[in-house]
Amino acid sequence: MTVRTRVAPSPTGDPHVGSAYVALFNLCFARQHGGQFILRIEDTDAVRSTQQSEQAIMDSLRWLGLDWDEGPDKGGPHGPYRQSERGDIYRDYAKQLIDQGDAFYCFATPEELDAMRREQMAQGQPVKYDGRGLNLSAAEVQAKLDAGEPHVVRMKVPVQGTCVVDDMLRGTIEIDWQQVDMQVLMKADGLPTYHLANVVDDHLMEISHVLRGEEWINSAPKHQLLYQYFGWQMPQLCHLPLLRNPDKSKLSKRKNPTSILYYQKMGYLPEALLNYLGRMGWSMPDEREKFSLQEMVAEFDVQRVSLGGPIFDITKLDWLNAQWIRENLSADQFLQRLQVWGLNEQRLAEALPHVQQRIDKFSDVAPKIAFLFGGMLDIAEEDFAANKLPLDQQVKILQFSLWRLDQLQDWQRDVLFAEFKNLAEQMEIKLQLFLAPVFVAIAGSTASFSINDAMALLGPDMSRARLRHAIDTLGGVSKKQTKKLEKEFAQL
RNA sequence: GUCCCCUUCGUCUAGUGGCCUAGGACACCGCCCUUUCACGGCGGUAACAGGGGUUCGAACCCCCUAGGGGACGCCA
Repeated sequence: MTVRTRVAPSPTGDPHVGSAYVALFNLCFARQHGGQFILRIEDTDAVRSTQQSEQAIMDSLRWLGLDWDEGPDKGGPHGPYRQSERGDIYRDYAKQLIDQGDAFYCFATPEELDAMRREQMAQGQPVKYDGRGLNLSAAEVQAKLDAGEPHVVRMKVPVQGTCVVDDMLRGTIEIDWQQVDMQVLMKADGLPTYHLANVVDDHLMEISHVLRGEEWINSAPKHQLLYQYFGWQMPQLCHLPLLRNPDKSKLSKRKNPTSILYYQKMGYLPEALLNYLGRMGWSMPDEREKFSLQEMVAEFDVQRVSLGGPIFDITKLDWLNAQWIRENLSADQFLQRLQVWGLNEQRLAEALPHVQQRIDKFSDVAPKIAFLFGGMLDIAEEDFAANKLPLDQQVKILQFSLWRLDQLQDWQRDVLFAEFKNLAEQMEIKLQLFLAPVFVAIAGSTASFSINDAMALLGPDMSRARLRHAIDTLGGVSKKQTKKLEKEFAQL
């Protein structure tokens, strides 16, 4: 048995807890059956997949203790795709489908398709490609190809009937072929889409089981069809429930800290975080709450996965982490783990240059840099009230800053400064006034050293979490307000 | 809008037709321990979304409704 998990690095490089969640279940399932657990990192998208973002996700999984096996092709986390010339093998497989008559060239422009979808949506029709590319004669297609017109390759889909997909947990799922789109397999840039790469890789890597997020259910018919076209055996599928925000929507960075790095920085033990993830949608047969990865593997039974989407609510994580700290660490280990976490000379050395000019005596140091080692700050509305701008404007500043920073890929002191300066100018607020609420949010007070340095030291996840915490402290932003602010933000 | 998935305390869950006047854990509240705060111990509040069937019997099986979520990209 060979089980794989695919993880997509995020464009900002934050390794997502959802990836670890799925990886954990794949690993447990594979190990429980004495099989191999393969990690496959997505790399068909150059924006998402940089060397750093791939490294970040691998490091995070290793930190959690989720180790993977080399694939049958020794492809490691990248599989056949990375080994080939970029896209080469996929081009061949796509060509095979075209020759078989199971796929075709499509020359429609994105704008053209956009208009088509809008119309379908307006008419209450299923939104999907209407097959216009199939109307071209072989000669017309050849002429366009010869002329070098940009094109994609799409798979054909049965016009009628029902596709039946098997799911290890949900039994059979029926989806009308009418609902299934003629998915693009090869993009205009010559790279394969996830769907093609996914099927080809899994086949070449001899994958027998795939546990993935529920979000993929609707794509299963396409994948199954591709396996049929190729005449390959399809792996068993299992769709896991999605981790949720407290408002029940799919766990997202905008509403929650989702980066594993954040939980690391907050000072959770990897054992505890993994334990907590293992309690999401799953339970031990004896209902024990605290267990190690080994224990989970020993008792794992995929049938014990419950299908309701669990809310990622850290209150219980806090309790679990406390249990691990109290029960599993000796005094020595406690000290050692704390140093590894961040109470060490290196972190001190990073922080001290910023306070040396601002203190009178050594006893002033700890209070000045304490915020760099803390989690969520103990701030209240009064802390913002001292600033000159009205509170609603301060909330706006914080929200806009947060949105701006969400996009940021390069978390550097100077980049941060440039972003703030730019945003302040666009909002037509003097930088000093503009930064006041940010200071309170990040450092707990306006009396602190450079906010850009502080944020660089804290890192993106903690900084974002604190901005969000500050917004909540000021009463939060309602859905209505959010819409209004989003509009305003877009116009900047 | 179209389709798919899901629905047990506030949260994570046990439960696969009788063991369920629904069990555990977190959180919350109370009491005990204690020079304080924690820890720990004991106790309490709190849930089968609603309606129809099937059955001697339904949290569990079927249907409908409602609610939630997801998918509908030349993203993954």
